[in-house]
Amino acid sequence: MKLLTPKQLEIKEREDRILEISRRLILAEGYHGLNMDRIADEIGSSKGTVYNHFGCKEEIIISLAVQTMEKRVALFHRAAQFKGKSRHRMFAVGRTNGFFFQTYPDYFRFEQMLRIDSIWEKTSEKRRSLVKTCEMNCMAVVSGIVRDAIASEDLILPEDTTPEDLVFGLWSISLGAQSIMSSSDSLVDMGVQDPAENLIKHIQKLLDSFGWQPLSTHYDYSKLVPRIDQEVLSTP
Amino acid sequence: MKLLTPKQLEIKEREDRILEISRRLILAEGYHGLNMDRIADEIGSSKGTVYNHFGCKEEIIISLAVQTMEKRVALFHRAAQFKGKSRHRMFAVGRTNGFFFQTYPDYFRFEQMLRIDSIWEKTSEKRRSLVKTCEMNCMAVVSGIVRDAIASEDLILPEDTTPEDLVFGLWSISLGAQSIMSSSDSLVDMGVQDPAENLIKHIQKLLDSFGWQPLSTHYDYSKLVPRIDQEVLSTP
DNA sequence: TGCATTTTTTGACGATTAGTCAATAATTGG
DNA sequence: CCAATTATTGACTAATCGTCAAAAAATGCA
Repeated sequence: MKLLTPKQLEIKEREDRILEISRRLILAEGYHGLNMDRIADEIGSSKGTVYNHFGCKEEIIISLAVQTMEKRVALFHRAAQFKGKSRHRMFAVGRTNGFFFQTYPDYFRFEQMLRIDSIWEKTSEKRRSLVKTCEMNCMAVVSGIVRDAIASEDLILPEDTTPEDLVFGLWSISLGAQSIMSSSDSLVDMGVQDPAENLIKHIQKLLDSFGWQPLSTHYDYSKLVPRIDQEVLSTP
Repeated sequence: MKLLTPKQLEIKEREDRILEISRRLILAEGYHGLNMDRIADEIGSSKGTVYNHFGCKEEIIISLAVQTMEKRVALFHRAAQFKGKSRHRMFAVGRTNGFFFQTYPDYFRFEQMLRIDSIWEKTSEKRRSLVKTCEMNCMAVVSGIVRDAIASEDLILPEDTTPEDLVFGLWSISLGAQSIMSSSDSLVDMGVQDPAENLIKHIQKLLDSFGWQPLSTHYDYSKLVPRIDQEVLSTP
């Protein structure tokens, strides 16, 4: 642990400030609201200084996405330590994911933006590796629960399926559902009444079909929600 | 059916040409490659003329997305008419979706871009309604198969689940998986070996868990693939 | 056909904004 | 205290979106 000179501290604090302001601008006015001149104004420095911190707009976006992802990974970590059977812990992760999406729906936008090629391509290798680290940590936490389930014989995976394969399925359905929810305003007109509740049901169905004990048909997982909210999600 | 004057025909053809050029530009250089001046150059008209066709860049993107969606809906329609049991037909839709993604991975980008708020918000209500129509047609085709399954007693849905709810789950997992596949290059490092194959397996698991007959454990759906490719996907 | 009206096209123009860079200022280390 | 390094500045370039009044073309009617 190395001490920071006043100057280094100033620079670090300014970087945080740039990110805060950028988050606010994007949340208020979307991608096009992110304006380098305006950021410079708001931090009381010149544009060149902003560019000292971030080589381009996209570097700011990827940094915001990483902040978001780190927050999520931290929450997942807590959820994975929920006391109970393996499937209860997985349910806690699912609940955490849903909570995160509903509480900070806007954060989702950063990750969404990052998936646009022309944004991704402008980011530096260094920051991309941070994204990769987050993704791998996230995968490790969740697939760890799957491994625990296998170890405790709550779950027997088919030969051709790895724990990561299963997590990929959960990741897919969650990401897809959230993506549709946040961008399609015609769901209700289509006859999908409660997509968030629906997502939970589908995840449960999927886990049931792998035979992960206790099955949702034998245990009422919804009753775990208050305890999860209390132990994992409150005062994070 | 009204005949077009030569002038009207010229305008219509030019609009198609603008879309063709825009598609090429975006596929080659992403969102930022879409350049109104360049489009004007390439169609041999002035920029003002391009703006007569499309009020802003985003109107072009949404139009390209609609073209893509219409193509997909048409293919889904053919898949839904595949001869066989209801679940075979649903499998044909899944296969079609995978084929579409793998054959035209770039098309996916238009739909992805459309989900970015700052793009969506600049589009006109008129074009948005075209998107909605596509989505609703798509939903109608696929949920129609679910209804047929129920009618033929291949499937019994739980009380609290509508056919659209089930389709929402399939839509979610497909969209999510494709989104991850097209934007995360670390899947293999994470231990997910064959995500496309994985997606198919998860969809089958999900349908199995609803008890949709014949279950994938009792019937080898992969043997349908050649016939689907022949009857649905060849020479579209 | 000729002419008035409507529609379409044009491209110069204004406005915004990303990103650069040489000069200047501040900091650091000896 | 000074030389070397590092950080800041803001004017400048370049790209490009979108506008609009004038010009050109098309239309339709007497």
